[in-house]
Amino acid sequence: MGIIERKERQKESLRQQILDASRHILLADGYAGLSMRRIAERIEYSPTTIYLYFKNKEEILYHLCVDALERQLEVISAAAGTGGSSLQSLRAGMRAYVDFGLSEPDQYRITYLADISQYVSITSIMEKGSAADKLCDLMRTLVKEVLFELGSPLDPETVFQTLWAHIHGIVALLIGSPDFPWVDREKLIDTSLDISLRGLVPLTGR
Amino acid sequence: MGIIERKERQKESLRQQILDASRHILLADGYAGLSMRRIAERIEYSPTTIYLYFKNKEEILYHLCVDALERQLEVISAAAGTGGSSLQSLRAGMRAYVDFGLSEPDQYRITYLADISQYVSITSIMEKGSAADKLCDLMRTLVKEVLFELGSPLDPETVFQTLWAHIHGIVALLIGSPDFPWVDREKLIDTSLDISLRGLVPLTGR
DNA sequence: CAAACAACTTAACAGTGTTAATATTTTTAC
DNA sequence: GTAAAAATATTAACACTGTTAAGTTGTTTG
Repeated sequence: MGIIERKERQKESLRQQILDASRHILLADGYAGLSMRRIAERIEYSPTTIYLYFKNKEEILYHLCVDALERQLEVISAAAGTGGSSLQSLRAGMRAYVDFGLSEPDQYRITYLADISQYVSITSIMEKGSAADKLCDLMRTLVKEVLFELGSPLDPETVFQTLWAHIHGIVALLIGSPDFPWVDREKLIDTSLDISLRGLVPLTGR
Repeated sequence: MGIIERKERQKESLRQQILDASRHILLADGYAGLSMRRIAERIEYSPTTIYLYFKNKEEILYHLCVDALERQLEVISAAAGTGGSSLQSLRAGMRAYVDFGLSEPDQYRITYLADISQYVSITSIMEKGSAADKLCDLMRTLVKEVLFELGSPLDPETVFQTLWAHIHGIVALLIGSPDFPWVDREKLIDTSLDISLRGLVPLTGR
């Protein structure tokens, strides 16, 4: 029965084409330029055809997010795994997070900033075994190791969420207000990581 | 010539009504519910009348931002001015920033997160003497004092922007992903401020 | 009193996401 | 092989969106 498999492949192919077209438009014209009709135009199908492959626009955005999170997981775990102390690993991971966000601002927008999170439940993005879940676990592990080595009494989960918020803040602010008179970007990111990580060292300890 | 003054007042009044209606809709139905037609409906005028008072929707959003920034400046400077050390003042100010953002999430969205910043130039919001400008200066001053007392060699502007990013990150993340399994909100905010501010203390110093 | 001006509305344009109904093609069953 | 069934794709339409052009009032001015 190779025929129905070919059909399956063709169906999957068009599905993939839709996602590719969406990604392309997002990259080329930003989130504002991403409409169902423009996607349809690009894949050379009628707009309503898309609805045979995706429930609605949000489901497309959802898959773009999942896709981006998978790439982000790769980049970050690669960065965190380049030897060195656990603190160096954590720092490298955080740095990779920021770089990834700044390299694809519109993608970062729909993943972490857009209203989508109000419709597409975050629980489906965060489901066990997903890239997002693994990403959180990776960060949690790194944080746990660092806190252990420092002999810190801080709660790892709280620290993880705090550090996440801090690097998210850097990305979100730089993306959201590109015209603000920021200090040198490199210096800002470095200082932010310095402060966040130095803040983990207990005052009594040193 | 009291007549033309009355006219002037009436015109200004309708202008204010439009802003009030917008603010009300924003608070009641969120950013997604804020449309020109809904504003018009609320003030009981035709939608196009609004364009006689504001250039476009973005100009309305701009004024909402300015308005919010003025309130934010008040709240934060009040919090920062409640005695104590400069570090306590800075912390109180940062805490007030977070609380303000969380208390009006949709307002915070359009001020710091929405795409508006791409159309309404940030330079007009940040112009000399504006609330936003004063807000930055207030934070800068607080940071400068703290760094001086700590004998820190860090650049005040860089530290200011870093701390801003950190508290922005907390607000943006909590607002953007309310369904994420956050630790206790109070604990998260406290820990974040702890880490950010502790990170200012030079390692050699203590 | 006529002309100018101001305030406001109706109608329309070009978009948006989405649904219902319809057409076309392909697969299945007799 | 042909008829019914199913899958695939399209056209037309709905209810929105921000915004503009044209037209309608009412008021002020020369």
